[in-house]
Amino acid sequence: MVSSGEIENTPTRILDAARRLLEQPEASAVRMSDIAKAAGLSRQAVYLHFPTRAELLIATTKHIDQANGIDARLAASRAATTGLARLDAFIAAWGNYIPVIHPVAKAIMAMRDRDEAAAAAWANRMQAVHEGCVAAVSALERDSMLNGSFTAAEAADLLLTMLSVETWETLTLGRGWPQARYVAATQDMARRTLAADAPGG
Amino acid sequence: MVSSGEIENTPTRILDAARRLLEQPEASAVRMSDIAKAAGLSRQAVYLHFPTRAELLIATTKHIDQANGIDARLAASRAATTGLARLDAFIAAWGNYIPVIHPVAKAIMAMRDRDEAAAAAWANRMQAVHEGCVAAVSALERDSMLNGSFTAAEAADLLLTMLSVETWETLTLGRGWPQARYVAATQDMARRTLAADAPGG
DNA sequence: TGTGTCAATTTACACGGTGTCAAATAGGAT
DNA sequence: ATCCTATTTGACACCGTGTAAATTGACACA
Repeated sequence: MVSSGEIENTPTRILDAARRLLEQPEASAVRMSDIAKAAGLSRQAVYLHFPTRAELLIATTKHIDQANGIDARLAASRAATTGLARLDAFIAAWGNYIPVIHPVAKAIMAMRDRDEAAAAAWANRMQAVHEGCVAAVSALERDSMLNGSFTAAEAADLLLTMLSVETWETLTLGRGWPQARYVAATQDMARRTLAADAPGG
Repeated sequence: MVSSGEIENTPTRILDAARRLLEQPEASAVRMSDIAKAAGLSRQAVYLHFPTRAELLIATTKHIDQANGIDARLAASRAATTGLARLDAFIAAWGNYIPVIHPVAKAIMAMRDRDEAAAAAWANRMQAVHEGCVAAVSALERDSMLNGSFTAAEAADLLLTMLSVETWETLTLGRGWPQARYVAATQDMARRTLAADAPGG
């Protein structure tokens, strides 16, 4: 199909260029022409591979997911034996992945209002995180460690907000928290909020 | 300057039209021409009073603030005697105000990436909320009720994320929580996370 | 030596939304 | 009458997305 000595095929080159550009500040303002230039292509050639900006961004997240094996990371967090350990592991797994996808996430979130596809893609992604939250809370519940103030569904929802990209943004980028502190504090907050008795850290 | 029997001057009429339109779903997609039409003016007449869309939206938030006396509401929350009562009052005051400004807030947040003025205006607004968080945490600290896992600064930052518009959006619009439940749960979570010992509610 | 195919290129344009500008108009106030 | 101000109409520049058509270059197959 292609010549033997190639480094990367064009779609991959485009995705890498997009990822690289989005890592910079002002990420969400990246235009199709910027990506094309960075990939060494004409703007129209990019449209040849990705019909819309939304689809290109979505493909970029999947590209990053794959490169980082996020599915495996999240799956591993399910292996923890106790509910509390599992809560910590899930928070660490997702919390440490946020900085990786954040640039693209921000660009997609910025499109949500105008673009139906972008909104759906992001909702779908958050749905996956929510399922992780539900699973973590279930593990707590199985250990009879769930705080009685909240239903399991409420607990999962609260955990979801603690793990939202916006919360991460506020604490790390906005208020200058180191990533490690963000993770530790979120684990602490989640235990205190969701678990029946709440050992600190 | 103007005739005596007037109902509203034009800028106010524009702001009211903007507020009304933004209350609808798809708020952030409201165009200048939509606002003009709703105010009974030409699009250009709107630009006569508000030079850019960003400034119009910012003026709209101030308009809403004034109509709802948010400053007074937040000030009142400072009157509580104990730190815990003050925390609850602050959360209730701001938490119950979020649904009121949410439509405009969403539109401004959607502009942040492209518009410097919008970003600055929103940052400024969040700065005010953060100051409220700091004040609430200080009151806790004065009562020696602050949880030792977090510094006062960290506690204020965490409270800020609990009170973020995005968190409110996720819980109420996203996960279907009633407003009252959102406020109560946030109070509960804040007490558990920030206070030394944590009575439920 | 062609011929077909495929990726990519250039050039051009439609569309939608913001913001600018100039000339015309309407209604008081003096 | 005239002046002033607000507003209107209509046109236009700019920017970014997405579409379309004609062209080039390379490689494969016969």
